[in-house]
Amino acid sequence: MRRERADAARNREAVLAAAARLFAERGDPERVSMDDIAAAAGVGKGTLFRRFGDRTGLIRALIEQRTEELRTAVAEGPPPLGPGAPARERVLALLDALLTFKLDHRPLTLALENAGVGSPYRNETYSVLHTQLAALLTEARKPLSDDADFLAHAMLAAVRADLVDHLSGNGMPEERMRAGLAALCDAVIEA
Amino acid sequence: MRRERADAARNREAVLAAAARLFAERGDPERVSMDDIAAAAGVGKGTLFRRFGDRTGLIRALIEQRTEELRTAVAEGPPPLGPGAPARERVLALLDALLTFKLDHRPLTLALENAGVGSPYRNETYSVLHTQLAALLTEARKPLSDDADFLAHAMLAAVRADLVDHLSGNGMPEERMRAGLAALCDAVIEA
DNA sequence: CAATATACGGACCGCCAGTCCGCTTAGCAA
DNA sequence: TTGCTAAGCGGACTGGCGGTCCGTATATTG
Repeated sequence: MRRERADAARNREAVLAAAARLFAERGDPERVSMDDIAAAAGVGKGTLFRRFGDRTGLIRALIEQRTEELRTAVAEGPPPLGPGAPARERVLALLDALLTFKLDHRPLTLALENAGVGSPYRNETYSVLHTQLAALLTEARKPLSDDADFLAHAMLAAVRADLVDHLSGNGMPEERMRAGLAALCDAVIEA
Repeated sequence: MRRERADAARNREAVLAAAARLFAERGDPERVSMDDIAAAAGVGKGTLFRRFGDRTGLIRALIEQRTEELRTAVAEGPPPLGPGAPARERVLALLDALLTFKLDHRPLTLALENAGVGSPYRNETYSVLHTQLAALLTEARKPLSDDADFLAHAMLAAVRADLVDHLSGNGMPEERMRAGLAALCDAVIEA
């Protein structure tokens, strides 16, 4: 397996950057076509599809790229998000970070989770986060931890991009969401 | 406003039935085109669009139709789902009924929640259920009930069709989901 | 039975994801 | 530097989709 050619690498970055920009600019991911992305990246359509396979592949690549920072912050960053803090604090920190991320990049995360990518659950980032969260829950609430797996899914579902978007759009202020999320964490960990 | 013409009513039912059947038959909602539905219903494409406006409208109509039974069971059926039982039992009953519904009609509910309908939150059924659930939560946990609104959203998110589908597909048995859901209810209501 | 508002249906349109293939070029070896 | 070739490039092209349009048919009413 040869090294990636320089022009290929350049184009790859250009495409990802253009896609992120377009998704962010127009609110609705459905209004961003592959042609748009190719044009904005200054690249031919063939190139784009050669790199990413299809629309889903491109969006998945975007997910990985955009969440890498978050993922490493959780895995090896400073507390309370990273290792070191007590589990229950890390749980809240993790969910809060996710909420912040989705609030800060609403249109983009909407695209990443929904844009006809089939299941939003079929990507590496989700399963990594879920595994971490489930482990933290098990640590934080020693008894009853058979349910940690499901509960972790449920808690992640509480910060899904479309839900956050819906709440935002209907006027729920950010602090209400944070408070609700904190209440959820407390509740789940107390039990 | 005149009464609906007989042929129109007949076609309306035929289209809804055909759509439900097709969504259920093929697993993936994206593999059901409007032409398919029109053909299966024995109806012209124009008729279909005249009735429902667009794809989203058709799917919304399907949602309302298919969840009516559930909605009335909650609003005026026998306990524990309907009025009469203590709030905490009704909360669990409601979520459990939703889970059952989505397990029993996986492909259809997947289509209803996801099939490019924009937000799954923009439909009457969701907001009715959310309102009910939030009220029940407020009743069941008198203090801290500022968060009832958000918590109700979170709990409904825990039984979203694509999550249930993902868990099912990855081998989580039904009882594990029910147990997890029960744990979630307990946790939220205890707090 | 006549009049007409309403509904019907399928040809048609523009758009989009994805393919194909002849052309270009980066990278390497001599 | 030069020549070779695997890799990459791009945009015309295709099939199929959601949605529209409008001439035709029919349910309903008086």
